[in-house]
Amino acid sequence: MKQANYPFKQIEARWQNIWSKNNTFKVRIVKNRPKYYCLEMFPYPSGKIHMGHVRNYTIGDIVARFKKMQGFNVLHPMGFDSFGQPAENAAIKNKTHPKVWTERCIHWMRKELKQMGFSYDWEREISTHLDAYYRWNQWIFLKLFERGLVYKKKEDVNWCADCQTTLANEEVIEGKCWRCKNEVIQKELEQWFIRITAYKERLLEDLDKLKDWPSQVILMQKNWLGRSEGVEIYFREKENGFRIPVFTTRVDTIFGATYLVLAPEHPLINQIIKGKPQEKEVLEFIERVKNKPKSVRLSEGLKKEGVFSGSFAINPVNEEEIPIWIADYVLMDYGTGAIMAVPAHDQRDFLFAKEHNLVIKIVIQNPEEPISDPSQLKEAYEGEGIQINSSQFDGLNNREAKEKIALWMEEKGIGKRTLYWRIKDWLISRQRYWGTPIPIIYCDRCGIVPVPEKELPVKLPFKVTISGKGGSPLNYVKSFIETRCPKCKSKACRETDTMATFFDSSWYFLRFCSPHYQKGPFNKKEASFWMPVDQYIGGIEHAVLHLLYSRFFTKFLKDLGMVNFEEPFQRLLTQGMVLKDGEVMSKSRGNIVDPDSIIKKYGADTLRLYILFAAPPEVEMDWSERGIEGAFRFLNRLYRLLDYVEKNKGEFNSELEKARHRAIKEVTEDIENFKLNTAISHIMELLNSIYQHLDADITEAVKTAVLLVSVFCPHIASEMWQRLGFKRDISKESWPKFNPEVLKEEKITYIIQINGKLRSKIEVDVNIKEEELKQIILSDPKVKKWIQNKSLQKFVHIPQRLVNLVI
RNA sequence: GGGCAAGUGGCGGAAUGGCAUACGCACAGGACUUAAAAUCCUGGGUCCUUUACGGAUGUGAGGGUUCGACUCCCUCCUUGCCCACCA
Repeated sequence: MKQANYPFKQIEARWQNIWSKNNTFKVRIVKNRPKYYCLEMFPYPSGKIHMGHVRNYTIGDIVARFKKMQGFNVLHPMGFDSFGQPAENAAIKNKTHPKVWTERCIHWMRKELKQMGFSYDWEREISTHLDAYYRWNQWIFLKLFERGLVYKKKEDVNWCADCQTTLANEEVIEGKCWRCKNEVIQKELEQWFIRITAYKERLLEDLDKLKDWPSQVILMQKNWLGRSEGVEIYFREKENGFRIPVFTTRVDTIFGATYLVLAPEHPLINQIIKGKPQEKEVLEFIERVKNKPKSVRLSEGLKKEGVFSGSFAINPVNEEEIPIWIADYVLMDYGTGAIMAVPAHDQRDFLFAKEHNLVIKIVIQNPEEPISDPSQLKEAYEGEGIQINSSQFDGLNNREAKEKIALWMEEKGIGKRTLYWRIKDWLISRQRYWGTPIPIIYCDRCGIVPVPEKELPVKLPFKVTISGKGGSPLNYVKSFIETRCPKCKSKACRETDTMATFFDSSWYFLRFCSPHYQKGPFNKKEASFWMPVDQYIGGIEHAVLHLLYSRFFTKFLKDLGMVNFEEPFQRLLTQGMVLKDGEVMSKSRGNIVDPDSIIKKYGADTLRLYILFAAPPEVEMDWSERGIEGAFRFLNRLYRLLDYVEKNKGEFNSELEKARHRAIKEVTEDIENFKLNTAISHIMELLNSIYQHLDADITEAVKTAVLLVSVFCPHIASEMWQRLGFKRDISKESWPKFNPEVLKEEKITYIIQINGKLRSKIEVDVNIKEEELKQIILSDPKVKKWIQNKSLQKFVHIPQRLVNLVI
């Protein structure tokens, strides 16, 4: 087996060397050519690339190389998202410094990426942990601050005790920390927030412009923004007349409200329970609920806990007296923290009412099965229907009633149409060391003072003790904290929290346009040339987090006059995960396939080819050792053609020429549509065809195959290209074009169906007339046999394709 | 609970409403070889039929639209993913 394999090791090393020496992939702008910015999500430098990276970056590399050969000016950069907690954790564990650890990781990762043969312009590499980069984080922060878009407030925030830091809402998944899966608790802290909510409308509206984004991502962002239209209704507490606003999207059910529910954290509770016999019970309940972790609250499902407050409220539409309850299924941080409960038409309210024996009142009649006795209800009816028990609105369709009731309530001043959003402001301060220092100074006299622009960067000090405990490590660095107030020059101290790393990655795609620019975060001219990113590629896990923040930053920078577009990423591809035996590859499962070992065994070209061939880019793929052998075999088969070309003395063969043009056509179209797996299969077909015609002149076909393969497997293609006698680097050649004339057939095979079933095939002239065709078909022995004495009822003719006889 | 996606040979997967299973893997047979490996070629959904020829059947299940459905519509089942006490 050994002697038959092509020498991938030498070939790959040799070409990587040449590319690096010649700076082959440096961006060199050719005038009058269109631009194309191809970007893959830059990695966190963990030290080793994994199969997810390989897949992500290979897809991007195909696109970048393809566009370059098609004559575009292509920007295809790479860098490292190098701030973040893992560096700190690793530092504690290995008794090293985060900077040392991170830079070592970057070194290894860069090496591995180069081994894959990706066509990055390495002169444009960026790392976010360098002050040349993060000073512009600080600059953008100051701009946000100037415009009132960043502020500090004391609030209950998400806190991960394991990571010893706060978390943004986007980083809390099912009540747990997205990184360490530890239980997230609420802690009252003074923290920095970015007013992303000021952009919520634009973030929502512009989603419609993103025609080339996966609909799933659009939907996830829509859900996250969570715009909901409804009515705020003002209930009154009976004894003291406290106003209790509730928010509902179902104002049509207002006449069916039979109790009110307040969130346990609701500020009015203390006042309405004062002196009531229930006071003690309520306080105990609240205490108990508070200590219950959110994930436990969620896992209890629909079983709702709650207590009666002892007070009553007046429903403003009919002056009905209804009890006020307190229950943990109502959340303080959504809507008004209070709801009107309509058990007949809301399933959660229904279950709660059944459990606590509360009144149920039907106000919308289900047209399918009208029930008027609430005790007959088995579940809440949440569908559409006709209003009943709703005073002057009886008889209306509930959809109509919704409008009318809202208007009527507004007239009477007992309610107001309102919009509620789910998205909250973005908490960005972290009590960790390895991040961008927040450029703020606290002065006893002047209060919160931003660091003046000309004093940037506020450098992250190197000397620090990281214990993982006791809050921000910078708190203990005296030389960092102690400073002077920029305004009054008296002694002052610096903010010791650092920025969440999602801040860093929210604008890095702009930095790549002018990575060494020193007068601003990016050169406006360069950015307006390259941006927006034409093709962005990355994992679906960033559907909300990174992609939402980046969209927000872009809109903010547009308002600053820094960029001239609203959306950063024109086209988005979310690639599927790489699995092993149907499971995610992970350390804990011990099923990780290391790209490095595959490169050693088969070479990077084989790995690139296989990872694209095994499945379409956007779906998950299962890793298979057998599959990779197949890809390796293909490359050997390709390489072997060199021998045949040298000996080649055959003549032109039109079949092979046709196969060649067909391959160009199919591969080009498939790459354009991201059908990379079938693009490869068409190259395989061309190869099969070449092997069928080894005695003919195969030179042109082999050249074409090498050109087509070059975007997938650049090393072997470069080597073969050179051995075929070409001096120029294959990546600088033009993408081959096909001639439609060659693909035109003179004869065509018609499919003959009888009653929709395939019965025969005939070969006829392309330009055959329908009458003639019909004659030929009807005299076909197989067709005759089927028709026999039955009569022909219909003759369906699809030109150039098929005929269906209905008998 | 809501939403989205998907379900096709032994496996990964392919098919603008028009030859279902391209391409690859695995398998079987042949050529080459002393032999094996490698390589090249050939074969194949399933069932019936002695083989060929041929026929029936076949894309999760059931129905519909159509001359014709993997593809479009309806109902259901299964799996995966995302969101979620969101009022």
